[in-house]
Amino acid sequence: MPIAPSWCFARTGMSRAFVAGTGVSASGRTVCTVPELPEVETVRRGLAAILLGKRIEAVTRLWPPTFEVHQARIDELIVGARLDDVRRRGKVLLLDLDNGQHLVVHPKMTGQVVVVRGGTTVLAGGHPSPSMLAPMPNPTTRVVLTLSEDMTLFFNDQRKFGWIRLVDTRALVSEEFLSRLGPEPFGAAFTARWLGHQLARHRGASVKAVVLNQSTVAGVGNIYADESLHRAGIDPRRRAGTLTAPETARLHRAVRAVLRAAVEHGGTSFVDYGNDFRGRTTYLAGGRVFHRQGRACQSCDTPIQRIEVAGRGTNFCPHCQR
DNA sequence: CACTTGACCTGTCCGC
DNA sequence: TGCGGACAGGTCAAGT
Repeated sequence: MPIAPSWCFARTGMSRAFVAGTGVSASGRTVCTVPELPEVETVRRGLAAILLGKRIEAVTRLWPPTFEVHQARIDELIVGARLDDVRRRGKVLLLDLDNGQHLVVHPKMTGQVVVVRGGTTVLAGGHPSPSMLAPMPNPTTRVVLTLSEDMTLFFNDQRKFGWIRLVDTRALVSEEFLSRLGPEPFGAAFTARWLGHQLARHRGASVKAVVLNQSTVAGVGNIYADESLHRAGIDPRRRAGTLTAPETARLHRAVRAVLRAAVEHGGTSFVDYGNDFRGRTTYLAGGRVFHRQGRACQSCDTPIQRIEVAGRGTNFCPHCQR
């Protein structure tokens, strides 16, 4: 897919409640979510609001494998550069530098970004675990960007799955990871027809596996895949090739609606320490099936079931989803 | 080729 | 209380 400004989509008027983050779920248990598109988009907006124009004064790798770039290259290509833009593609962040270089940041499952200014945390987002509240750096901190104006960006990642890459503009489109991503869910390229093609191409796989496939649509992870399939009324175990055209259209609409609503409420997986931060992140899991195993489906009262589909924990309503 | 499974990690939770 | 094992999930390599 081409790199385009449409990565930064506009706000919408959707208001259906859906909150993703760490916190107390409907079942009363504390849960942590993984950064999917809405969480990364929320971080992107936060970073864009405070980082543009700042210069990178130093890069410290506390866990070098996360950002495997030689120090000489860092000194040559990163130190001294200015942050011109913050974009998103699927679940990854792109920090555009003024010298034609780009930092590509993939938080994977436990990555988080924390920005501190003058000793005060001004932004924290991504995987909303308590480590984002601990003093920086902490044992989960992998990479530190020292910025101008007394700001510091910390990339924390408890499980070390996340990565940061350095790519120049010319190589961005062919970058190993980015080049394999499918269309953005809110872009014009993601149509019901496109989804139908992908379902047909992987007709033997479960529909959930196809939705999770980043080449189908970029940014959908396990939680939003389950939410989308519930909204569309489709059983996640269905073979992709068995979906009818109306079902495909429903699924297409559901993916967009669920992600849009989640972005609208993305502020909850994101901590703005500047205002009424009281020592804990926000949190409520407002999904229809997410973490609701055994609880009544909000549409039909049937208990939500948890099974394994496509190698992932899968929550669905056996009555609503056929 | 199409699709599934396991590996990568580590904190948390559960049962013994 | 302590300990071992299962579990969580994004992505890719390896396996079927």
